[in-house]
Amino acid sequence: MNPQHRQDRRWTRRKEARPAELMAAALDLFVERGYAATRLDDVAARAGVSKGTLYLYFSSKEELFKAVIRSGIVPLIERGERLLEEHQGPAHELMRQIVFAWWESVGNTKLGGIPKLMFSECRNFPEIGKFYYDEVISRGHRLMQSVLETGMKSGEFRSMDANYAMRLILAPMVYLLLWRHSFDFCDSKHIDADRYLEQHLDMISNGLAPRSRDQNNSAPPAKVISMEKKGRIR
Amino acid sequence: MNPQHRQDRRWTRRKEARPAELMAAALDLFVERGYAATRLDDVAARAGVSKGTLYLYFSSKEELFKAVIRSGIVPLIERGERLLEEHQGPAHELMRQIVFAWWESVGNTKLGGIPKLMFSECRNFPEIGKFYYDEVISRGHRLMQSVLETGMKSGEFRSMDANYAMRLILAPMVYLLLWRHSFDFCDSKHIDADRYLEQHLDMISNGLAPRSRDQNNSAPPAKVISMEKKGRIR
DNA sequence: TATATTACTGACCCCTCGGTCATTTACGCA
DNA sequence: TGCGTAAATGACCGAGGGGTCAGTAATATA
Repeated sequence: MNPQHRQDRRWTRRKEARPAELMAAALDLFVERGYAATRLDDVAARAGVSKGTLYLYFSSKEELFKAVIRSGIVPLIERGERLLEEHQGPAHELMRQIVFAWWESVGNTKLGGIPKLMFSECRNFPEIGKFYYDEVISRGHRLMQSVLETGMKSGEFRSMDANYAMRLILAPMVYLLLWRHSFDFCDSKHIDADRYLEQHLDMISNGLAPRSRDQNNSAPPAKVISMEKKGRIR
Repeated sequence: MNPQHRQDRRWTRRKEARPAELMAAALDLFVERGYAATRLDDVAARAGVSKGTLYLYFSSKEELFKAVIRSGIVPLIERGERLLEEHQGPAHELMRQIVFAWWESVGNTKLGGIPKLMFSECRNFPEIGKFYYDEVISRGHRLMQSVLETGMKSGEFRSMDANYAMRLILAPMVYLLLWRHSFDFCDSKHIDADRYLEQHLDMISNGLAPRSRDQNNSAPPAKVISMEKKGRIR
């Protein structure tokens, strides 16, 4: 029972602590190496146990992975959903809030490796892909789409296809994550995430603003449609 | 020599045709399954030869992959670079041209699987990642950044950090590709690529348009923030 | 038709890794 | 202190796959 005693033991029983420790180790390695390339021996070793022990708590690699997602990501989505429910005030504020909260809690932590992992592996492990889509992506999409629809209803944003707009807003965010976990190591100029996100919010604020009475942006209409070939837009 | 004769043979010598056939088979399977999950036995079988033959023409899996990239993607980048050199006229036209040319030649063909593959595997195969970054990505980035800088110099676009703007413009494009090759199969509402790209061009046209009088100006992009508390958007 | 050349084959090597299970050992309890 | 339970181990299995090479058969040449 005393520490000295503990050290003599080859191992100790820690039934309660094991699952969390195994999931933490698994998160690290999944993020670092991807799903397929992660060795369960390594996960177990990092958690300070043997592979056999891992199988006492998780019935397969896939179940271990799902547990990691459930405990790591799903709560964050729920937080976002609560944010939407409780929010009062302009939609752009909520959007800004969500963007940066997402960056702080996902993008800039090791959880940021999960989306990249999912994009990478979901075709080879469709079960897992479906799971992640249902538990995380579809809810994230719904969330952002609701924000947009709120803003459109209030006239704060111009009306447009919310599904496409939602994707165009999320794309650069997720892309930043994917970049960071893939090619960033090749890239001499590292991206400053805050600046990138600010510039993104800036650009979409123009992209979302109502057209005719476009207060502060006094670019002449001719310029606004300048990238169009045939005036689809107005 | 006659067809009947051919059929009796267990195999025929086709030294010239093999490499191209192997690369074509490899492209199919790499795109379908990813780099690590592609079996060289399968590549060989699809090309109608044995694995031993594959190794007559390519010294390793990695060399085979590089050959696929070199023959499939690099020429397209070169075409883009030529487009830039030869272009006369407004930058937004060139941008539009590049976006849709890219979609037709990469996004909407099986080559579209390559970027997704590279994002997925570049951390586990850094050699390949570096190769792709040097041969394709950095050149693509340079290309788009040049378009932006041209437009800024002429006053057609407002001045902003071209490096960040370039990434924000490419992000939704590449993201579309990644989506198509990953979660699209889970998604009930399939995205219409043309519509998506049109909406993207529309949004960035507003995002890039000059503000009141800042053609050449001063304000660092990060400072001009529209979605802040103060709400430029009304 | 006979021979030399070489494109091509496919069995084999060797290592890796998800998953199993008989055995060992920590520890609560009497 | 000793015993029963169950937490933890680690050797093992078998499938899979990159890469090799001795042998085979198609074809060029004479």
